[in-house]
Amino acid sequence: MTKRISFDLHNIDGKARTGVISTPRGDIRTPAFMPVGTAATVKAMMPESVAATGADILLGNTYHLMLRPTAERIANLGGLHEFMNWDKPILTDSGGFQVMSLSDLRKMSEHGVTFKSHIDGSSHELTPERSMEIQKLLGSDIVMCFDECPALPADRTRLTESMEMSMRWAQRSRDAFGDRPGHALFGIQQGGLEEDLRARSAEALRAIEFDGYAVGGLAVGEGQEAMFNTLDFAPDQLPVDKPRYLMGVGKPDDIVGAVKRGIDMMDCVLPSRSGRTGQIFHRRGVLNIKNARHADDPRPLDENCSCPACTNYSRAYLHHVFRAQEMISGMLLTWHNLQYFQDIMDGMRGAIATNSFAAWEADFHAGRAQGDIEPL
RNA sequence: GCCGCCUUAGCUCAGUUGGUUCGAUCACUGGUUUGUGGAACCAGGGGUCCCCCGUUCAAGCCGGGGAGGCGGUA
Repeated sequence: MTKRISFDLHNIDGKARTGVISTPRGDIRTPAFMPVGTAATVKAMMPESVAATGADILLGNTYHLMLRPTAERIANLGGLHEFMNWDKPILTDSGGFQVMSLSDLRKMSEHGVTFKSHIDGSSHELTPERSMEIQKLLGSDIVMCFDECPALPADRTRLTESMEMSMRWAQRSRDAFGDRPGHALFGIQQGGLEEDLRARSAEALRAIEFDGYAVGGLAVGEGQEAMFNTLDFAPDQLPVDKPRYLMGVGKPDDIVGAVKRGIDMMDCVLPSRSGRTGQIFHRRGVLNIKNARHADDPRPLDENCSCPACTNYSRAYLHHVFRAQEMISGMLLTWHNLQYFQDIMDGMRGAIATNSFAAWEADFHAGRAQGDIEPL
């Protein structure tokens, strides 16, 4: 019998938590950052390179994979892990986010959402039941409920109705998912920035019972202060003994602030997308490799970073290959950003384990407070 | 030598019947990116319209002369 996915909390420092999610495909050390591999690839990265950065788990995407190459084709080819050559855990988004981001191509109802494909205009339907089916076909280890993620700002009536429908969809997702040892189903809390709506959402999810709980509907336009204000209460409304996953976050300081407030898992496109577009995250802040000041700079991006971009190449070279639009640019810069994000996670896990998160956080902010990246 | 075409931003080129401040691509200088519709997007700087003379209320545009380039031809 396949063992069930479990979460062992090792230590709590303030509100920050560290532990391990055990799955048949390997352990996920928390707090965990999940690189995003939307279309069965973390763009510009080989899977073994993603693993080398320290990532224990990837995020894959129901909406994109159902359109191309289709979930059925991936299932026939042995599932997403086999297909993309990644044997560690995969969490799949349910398509809920695309309910928001593709808003001009969709029609919504209580039953579900009808989309027009952004690829060829063909019509497709996503419902809680279909989303569960697709994520099962993909072989996802951690399946997300199908929800609606409203863009902020949104008025209270809209947030309430949306949250209540997402909770009905959560029950339908739970029912459709069934009992699948070795695979987990996470519920998604909604309710915008409203404490009482978040509480009602959490209550509904706890009644259904999930293997983990996500804080959804944040990082969608509200800004960091509003997000942190919400994270001051939202994670506390969720069960202590299950993983808490903040969806779609974020920048390095967003991630640190979220962990501080009791979040265990996060994902974000930022390190990979920014890597492709020349924005580099770094212990001293952010730098844009396309800026002219790097053209003659023989130094590495960060002499303390272990990634190939930092150990083997100069800023001048990275500047050159970015401007020349050479493919190695996206590869090296993505690798660096993912390495930096994973280094942050590793630092936080170590600090929480030794009850020194506050000191670690002070160092993190002190490094960034040095402002300009130069001179090292 | 003669004939034709061309000369407008750093490059390659648009520019209507003569009528506000001559535009675009790339390049350049910056910025943005949060459960990827994204190797994307946004903004900015940059002009002796080859030169001179003329016509006109008004010339990148029309006329004359000159310079430079490309092609053809003897």
